[in-house]
Amino acid sequence: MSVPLYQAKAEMFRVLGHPVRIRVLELLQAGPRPVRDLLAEIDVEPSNLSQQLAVLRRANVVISFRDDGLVMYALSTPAVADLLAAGRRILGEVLTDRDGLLAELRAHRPG
Amino acid sequence: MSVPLYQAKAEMFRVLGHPVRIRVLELLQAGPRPVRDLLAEIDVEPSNLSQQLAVLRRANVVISFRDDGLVMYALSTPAVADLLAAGRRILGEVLTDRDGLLAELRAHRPG
DNA sequence: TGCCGAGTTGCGAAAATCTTCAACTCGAAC
DNA sequence: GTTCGAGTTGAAGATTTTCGCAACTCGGCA
Repeated sequence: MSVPLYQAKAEMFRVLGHPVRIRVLELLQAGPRPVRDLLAEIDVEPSNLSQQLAVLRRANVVISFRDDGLVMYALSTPAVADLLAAGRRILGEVLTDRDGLLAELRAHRPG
Repeated sequence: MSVPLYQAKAEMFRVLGHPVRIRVLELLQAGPRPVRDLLAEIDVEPSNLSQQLAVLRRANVVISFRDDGLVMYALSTPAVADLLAAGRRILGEVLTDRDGLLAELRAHRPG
């Protein structure tokens, strides 16, 4: 691999780091959906949604195919849903803890 | 919450979307570390590292404290390690699959 | 062939992010 | 109090991302 692993990983996360892209992925967790549906639920201009979808496609996070005249999108792998779940969990912990960890860590030092 | 949930989630991922920040977090998975160590392993200027650490701090992804004259950093919660692990797994799947999913999805449609 | 709806792409301006340099703060030792 | 090492912060320039508009492509149908 010509790209360092940590850089590829950073890129993966960066791709998820956008509100519209997150919403798309969350909607796709329930299964494949046509662009039309995404557009109806996300409140963004068609061209903008298309650009965000392109970002997700280039990163191989989603795939697209045509079905019955509509362009459909789907998660490229269920692991994407796992990542979203992990993000959701962290968000919960991070928003509640905020302190108490610091004191605990201080206490643990071998001094 | 004044900030929509999907936006907070996007922000969480965006924070991880930087090579230096990813490397920091991976190093911190093994336990708290002084800035000095991070600096030795990451090949970035001190001020730059400090800025990236500040980003992680503001997002409550890491915490910092002083120990024996050195500033230490640590993951704010073990869940951060889970998120990194999920990212690692996706990266593997995404880099290998790339196709085969499309055909499968086509076959599943109810037509 | 020509048209229409569904999506996509190119482009330019605005906004956010990244990186470096210099200046600054803080704690420890003298 | 002064000095030194460790780390942080502020600011400016360069790079990247974002977003809306307009133009374009593609498939289906008259």
